[in-house]
Amino acid sequence: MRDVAQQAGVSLKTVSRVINGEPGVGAATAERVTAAIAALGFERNDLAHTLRRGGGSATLGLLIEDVSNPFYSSIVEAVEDAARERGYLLITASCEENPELEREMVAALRRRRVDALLIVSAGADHGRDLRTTPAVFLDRPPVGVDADTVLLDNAGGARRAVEHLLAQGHRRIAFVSDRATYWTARQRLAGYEAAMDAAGVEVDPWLVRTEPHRVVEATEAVLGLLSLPAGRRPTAIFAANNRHMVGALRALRDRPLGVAVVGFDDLELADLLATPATVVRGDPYEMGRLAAVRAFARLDGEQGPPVSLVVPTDLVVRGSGEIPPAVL
Amino acid sequence: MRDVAQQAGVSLKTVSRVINGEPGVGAATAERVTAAIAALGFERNDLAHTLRRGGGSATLGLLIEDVSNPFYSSIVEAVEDAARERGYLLITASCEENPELEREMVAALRRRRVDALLIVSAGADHGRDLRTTPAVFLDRPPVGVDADTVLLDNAGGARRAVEHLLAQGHRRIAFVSDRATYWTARQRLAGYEAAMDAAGVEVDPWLVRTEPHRVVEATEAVLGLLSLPAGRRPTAIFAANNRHMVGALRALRDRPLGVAVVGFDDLELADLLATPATVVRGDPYEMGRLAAVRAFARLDGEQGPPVSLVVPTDLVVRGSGEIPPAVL
DNA sequence: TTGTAAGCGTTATCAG
DNA sequence: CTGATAACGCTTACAA
Repeated sequence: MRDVAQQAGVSLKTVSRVINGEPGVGAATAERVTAAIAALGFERNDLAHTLRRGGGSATLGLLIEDVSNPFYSSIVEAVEDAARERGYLLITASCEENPELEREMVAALRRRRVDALLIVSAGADHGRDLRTTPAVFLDRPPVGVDADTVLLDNAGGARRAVEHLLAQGHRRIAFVSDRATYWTARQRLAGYEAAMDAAGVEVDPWLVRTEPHRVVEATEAVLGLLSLPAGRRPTAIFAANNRHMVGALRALRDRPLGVAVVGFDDLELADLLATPATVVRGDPYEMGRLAAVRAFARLDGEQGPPVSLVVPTDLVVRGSGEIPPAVL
Repeated sequence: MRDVAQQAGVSLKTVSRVINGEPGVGAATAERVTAAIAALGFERNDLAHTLRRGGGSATLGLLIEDVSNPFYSSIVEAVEDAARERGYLLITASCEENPELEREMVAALRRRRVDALLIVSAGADHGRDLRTTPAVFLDRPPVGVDADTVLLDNAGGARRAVEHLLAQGHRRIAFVSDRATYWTARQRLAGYEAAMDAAGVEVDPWLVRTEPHRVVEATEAVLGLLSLPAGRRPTAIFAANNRHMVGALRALRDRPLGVAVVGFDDLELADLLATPATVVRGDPYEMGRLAAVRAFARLDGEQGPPVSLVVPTDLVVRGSGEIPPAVL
């Protein structure tokens, strides 16, 4: 910048004014400065800019579980779009359900003075972090603090899915999900239990599988369910997220027993599958969009108490969930 | 930091030393400083750190087409993993094949002084940018400059795919891809032509569809091909990327004429599809990994001439590409 | 309309 | 081992 000033024969401040489009610069002077900037290929150092100006670095921090999961990449897409619209950049980091990594990443983002954090939390406590940086929690509520939150209607969606299976006469309905340490898994289990309860169907604890996390583990769990003796075998399965649904579909492909499945979260090519997948789904793009809207509202100075938003889910009937109970 | 110094009764520089683990601080002093840092919840301002220290902000910039495309999200995942390993953060931006947006984003990243750029370029010229920031080009070569590059074996992969169809007796093989303004589309078309040529099969220009970009457009194009009169209709289709493959599969689902399809790029649930998808695929995670390795090599001071890496492709036979030509 | 001086939060230099 | 001082590249406040 000093070079530009010298080349244009003006002071630093004048260059600064031109760069930031501030008024009070003669047309001829501005011209000379612009020319010098172009000639020298000068680009303002945003780090210095932010440091001096205080406040915003025009950057958002987004913490998710895993970019390669379409559910999260849709969230990333939404936040990116919103950020671009406001001239913000986005730092994304995947924490793979590791609270310690999550804390480290939040620290790194805060040291870089991101303006706001959007967090799909693996459960780390961010109480102290939020005192200086506004944050919006996505998909799971924060622990230990109160903050803006955008969640799915997990229990409602799960209930809807199970009701759909019950309505077709299924009684032995299995539940396959992550460990109950996951908040969403707990919520969806609650929805499953509520639906079973309301229908007066007793839950067989053998049919509740809350261990698998990865796809292969889900496949194994479902294969286990399918090899139960006829009377104890489920006639339908509710897979509580996209990984478990994929796992279940793989198991059913290898052992086609005419078992119905409904998943939670949509699948990329659900309509092209051998048995098109019936799912209950929320809209992850919408979640990301709403979270960004919240973040910007806070950055624009909104002061009120934490806001909780719940994104609805809907049932998409495609075939896999409409298989009638087999006569055992 | 001043507060910390005061609270610990030392000078700024001593605090700085403790924070950065520099030697030359008495154990007792260090203890006091550490305590003060914890008590005040102090976090170093990395912006100021970078400004003063010069050089790295420990941040990488990654420009891709679209995060929600699994091909790109795998690249993001790989770069994220590599970045984390070195303590770097990653700013990702999707440019949707818009060269102007790409230029803007590069400028924004450079102003923030990212240490290196990884670019899936829509064709913008980055000649000037690269004079100060090392860059690695992914999936497509740079225009107007020479730089480190990680590409897929596009022509080879396409050729392999078409040879696979030819080997089964197909002669009327359609080619469906993006416009030829896309470098990858051109390369894959070249591979298609080479395979046809080598087999002595003349290419029917009616069967070469290089307009569709989005999935629906690909579906329409393929439906168009399928409604050609029997003698002119293709008996096989080569879909030159994942979007076109999905489009083709949708068209074939709606009009099941026993036409073979091979795609370029793998699909998420290829094995679970009604007709499991035969594809030629490169490994996008590996591409991202290699690009990150290149970037860090440059950051570590490697000086040599630009390096070009080519990631191989392999054919995955699953069913959709093994349908014999229908007797017309 | 333009310029000067001070300072954002940190680190490098060099003296104590 | 420790600290004063200048400087990183920029902007604000206040002159001129």
